[in-house]
Amino acid sequence: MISTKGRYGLRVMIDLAEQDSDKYIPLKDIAARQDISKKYLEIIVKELVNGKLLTGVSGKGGGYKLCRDPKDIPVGEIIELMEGTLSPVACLLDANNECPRKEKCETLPLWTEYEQLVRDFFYNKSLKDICK
Amino acid sequence: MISTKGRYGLRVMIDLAEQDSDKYIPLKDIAARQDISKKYLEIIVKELVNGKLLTGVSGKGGGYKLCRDPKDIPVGEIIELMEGTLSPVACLLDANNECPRKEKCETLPLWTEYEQLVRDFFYNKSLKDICK
DNA sequence: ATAAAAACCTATCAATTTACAAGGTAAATG
DNA sequence: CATTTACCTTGTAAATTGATAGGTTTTTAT
Repeated sequence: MISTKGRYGLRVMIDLAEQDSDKYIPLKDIAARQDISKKYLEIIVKELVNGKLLTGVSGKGGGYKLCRDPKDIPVGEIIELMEGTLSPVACLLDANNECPRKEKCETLPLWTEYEQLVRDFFYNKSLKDICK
Repeated sequence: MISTKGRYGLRVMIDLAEQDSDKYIPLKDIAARQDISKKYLEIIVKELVNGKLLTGVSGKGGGYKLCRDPKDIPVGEIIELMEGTLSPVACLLDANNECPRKEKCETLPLWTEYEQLVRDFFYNKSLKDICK
């Protein structure tokens, strides 16, 4: 299951993609439009900023805006950033998670193929593609 | 991420598919081969029994065996049973989870398409396909 | 200048899920 | 009838999820 972080994060990105791309949009407005707690969105937006998808400016007239054009932002990048990974199992994450059963594991090929499927699906869609 | 329940459940099914299909296989043996705590497997196996994928008989000479031929068991059925659902978001689950944003939601089509992708992937593979 | 508006920061928390462990009861067989 | 097995109930420590509370800093508009 995709967590609220992933779902809300995506909705924030869509919301911003549909606003005037020059302006900085206050989080209050996004929260109101999307009907999500502003406080909770602060956490989410922070991660989007860390992930170089958004920039924010403080002070009156401030807010957030996209770092790139929606057509250059793969949906997969958003989901992966918010969910932490797109990998279905820890064994696929990196070399740290060396599994001793790796060589003989009969499920590993399935997870590998599955990860590729998911990755292709989300990375072959841009933010612009899912906006109307 | 697929939980251990899903991963272990699948491994139990594969293990059984590779044993003599006439015999009942004691859980102790499966646990030893798969190197998973027998106690934890009890929980998992119970759900596989409830889901009509396995049958168990008590007593000496007892154990578990598959209800169907591996070629007639879609991997998706195993994963979905163990994980509770293959749906990526609650909104897609059933009519109970009526989301008020449903009509205007811009992410719903993405989740719908994603669910179908995942469902096709796992249901078009049988247990036999992933055994060697 | 200063007040307002906004991002940004730190901490806390209840509920749920995850991944088990302990210990017992019931059933079937050899 | 003893052994072996499934099956059942309960507990539980740790992590994750989905937030809330309250304050600080930054910037701009008046």
